[in-house]
Amino acid sequence: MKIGQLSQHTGVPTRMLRYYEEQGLLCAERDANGYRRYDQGAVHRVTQIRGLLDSGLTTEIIAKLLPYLDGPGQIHLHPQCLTPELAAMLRAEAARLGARIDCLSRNRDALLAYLDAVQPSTSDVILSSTAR
Amino acid sequence: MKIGQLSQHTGVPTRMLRYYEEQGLLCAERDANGYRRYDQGAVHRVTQIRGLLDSGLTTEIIAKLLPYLDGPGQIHLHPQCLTPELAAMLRAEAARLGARIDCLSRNRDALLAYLDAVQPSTSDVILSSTAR
DNA sequence: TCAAACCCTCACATCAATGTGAATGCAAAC
DNA sequence: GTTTGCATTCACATTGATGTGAGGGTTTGA
Repeated sequence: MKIGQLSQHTGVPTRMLRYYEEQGLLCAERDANGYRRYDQGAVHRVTQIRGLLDSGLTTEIIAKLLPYLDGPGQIHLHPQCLTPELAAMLRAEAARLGARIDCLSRNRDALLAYLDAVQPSTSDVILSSTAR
Repeated sequence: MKIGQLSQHTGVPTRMLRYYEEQGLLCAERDANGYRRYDQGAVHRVTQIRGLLDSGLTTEIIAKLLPYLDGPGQIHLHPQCLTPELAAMLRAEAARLGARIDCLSRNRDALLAYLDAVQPSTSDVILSSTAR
């Protein structure tokens, strides 16, 4: 897969794919002419990168986390590479993610509660109007 | 409360407090000399703003959501002001929050699963070694 | 009264993510 | 073989969230 196709499959501009590579988030083979060549997993990886960027993480943090987030199943574990410092950093990062999740959850729930208060969801309306 | 005290209570630089005001996230009375004067609720509001910013929302979105997130209990409801378009926008925003939450949750779980795989948590270790 | 500490506005600097364009090269189709 | 489209790199611009400093007024306390 060339960069244009990867861009089409993911909806991410080629400019950004090159940028992610420059930031160490994405790697590509090169064939003789210098064109980047991506394998199938790149699509998943790009969508994962986008999800994390949209969630407010920086490319720097994503680069540090990505090796440990590789898809379900194929966990990339080389315990001997996991220094205590690295483990601590990963735990701290997980805690930061947890804090974000909590903050967003609280606010989403508040938003939904408000909407439901002023404009009860359709099913409720039907129920309360037909049940009387 | 003047801006310096609010800054101390929240840990947010005065520069940022003024910026949030400029972006419509935070409002303040002015007293005769032109100094900003904040009430007690400002502390909560600022920490809420910071949480949302740290979660990757822009000031623009936060400004739109804030009126509907005002603390527990005191829900600021004026249903007659809630046009269908506004309601739809709020629902869309809630959905976006949900997507972020899911993405972050997935990745936090993956991270914790990895950590637990290579370095089981202390309690588990104790359990498995004392229970046999 | 004088200094220190606070406040104001204004403006320029920075950093990360992204847009955009120039100059150039390869490839497939006519 | 020339055109058309996609690829390359390089470089400058922009946007949003911040940092930082200049220049000037206010409050407070010795």
